[in-house]
Amino acid sequence: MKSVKAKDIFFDYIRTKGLRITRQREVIAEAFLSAEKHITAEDLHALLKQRHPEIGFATVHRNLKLMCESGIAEEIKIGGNKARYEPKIGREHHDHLICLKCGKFIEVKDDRIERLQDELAKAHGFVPHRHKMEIYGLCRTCR
Amino acid sequence: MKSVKAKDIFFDYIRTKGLRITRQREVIAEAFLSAEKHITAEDLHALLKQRHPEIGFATVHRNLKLMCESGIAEEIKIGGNKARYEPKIGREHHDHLICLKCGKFIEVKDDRIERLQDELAKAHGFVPHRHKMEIYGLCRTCR
DNA sequence: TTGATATTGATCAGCATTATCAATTAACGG
DNA sequence: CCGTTAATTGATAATGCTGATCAATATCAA
Repeated sequence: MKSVKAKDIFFDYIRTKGLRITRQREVIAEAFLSAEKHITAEDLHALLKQRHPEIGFATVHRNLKLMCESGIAEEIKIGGNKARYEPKIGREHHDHLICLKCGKFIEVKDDRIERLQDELAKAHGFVPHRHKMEIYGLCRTCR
Repeated sequence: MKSVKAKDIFFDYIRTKGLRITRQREVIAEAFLSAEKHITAEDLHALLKQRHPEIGFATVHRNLKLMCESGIAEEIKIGGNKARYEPKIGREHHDHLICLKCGKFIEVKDDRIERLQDELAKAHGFVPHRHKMEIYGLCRTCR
C-alpha cells in the first residue's frame, strides 16, 4: 500500500539522520498521507485537532518540512499564498492547471513538454534538477 | 528607445486612471527601467537612496505595483522569496532557468513548449491566460 | 492661484513562517 | 528496567514581506 511505503521511507530517513520517531510524527504522517491533496499546514493541523488536540501548529509545520526533506512530500507554492503539501511517493511528477476564478487545481503532465524542458535547460548549459510549471486560466465550469 | 516608450505607457495609464504624475513616479520609473533585471523593491529603493534619499520604501513598493498594473512591469515570485520585478515592454514573454547554487536567472523561451502548454490547458477544458515555468538546476559555471 | 483630492513617507497591522526555550520524551547502554 | 543524553514538543515571540493608515504635501484642472 502506498501510504505504508511512504511512512517507512519517512521513518527510515528519520533513523538515518539520528532523529527520533515520536507519537506526533506518526500521527502527522498518517494524517498527511491519507488527507486530500494540496493541503495546507493549517488545514492539516485543523484535521488533526479532532483526534489529537494536543498537537501544536509548529509541530505540524516542522514535520511537513521534514517529510519534504525525506522525499515523501512536496511543497507547492502558488503565487504568494500559503504553502501547500502533497504526497510524492508512488506518484509521478506533475504540473498544475490553476483556475483564476475558483482556485481549483488540476494535475497535468505532458511527456513532450517534459522532454523539451530538459532539452531547453541543456541547451543553455544547465543541468536540470527539477522544474515547476503552472498554467493559469479559467476552468471548464468558470469560463 | 524602449525605456522612453515604457515610461509613456506608464504615464498614459496614470492619466487615464485620473491619477497624478509625481516627481517620485518619474524617478522610480526611470530607475526601474534602466536597472538590472529581476530587481527587488528593496534593491530599487537602495539604488534610489543614492540620489533621492527622501523617497520612502512604501512609495517604491506602491509604484512597482502600479507599473505592473499599467503593463510595463511584471512581478516574479520564485519560491517563497521576495518579489522581483522586471520591465515588460518591448520584451517577449519568457520563462526562467534558475541556478540552485548561485541563484542566477536565465531567461528562456521555447515556442514548441508554449504551444504544447496551450494544448494541454485546452485538453482539460481550461482557457489559458498565462503561465509560469521555472527550471531549477546547475548553471554552466556551478555544475 | 486656488481648491479638491491623489500621493507621499513614516509607521503600523496582518500573514505565514521560523526561531526560541523550558518541559517532555525517545533511544541507547548498562 | 533504569537513568542519561539529547531530540522533540508546544506555546509563544520574532521575523520578513506586503498592505493599510493617516496627517502633511503636492499635483492639476479650472
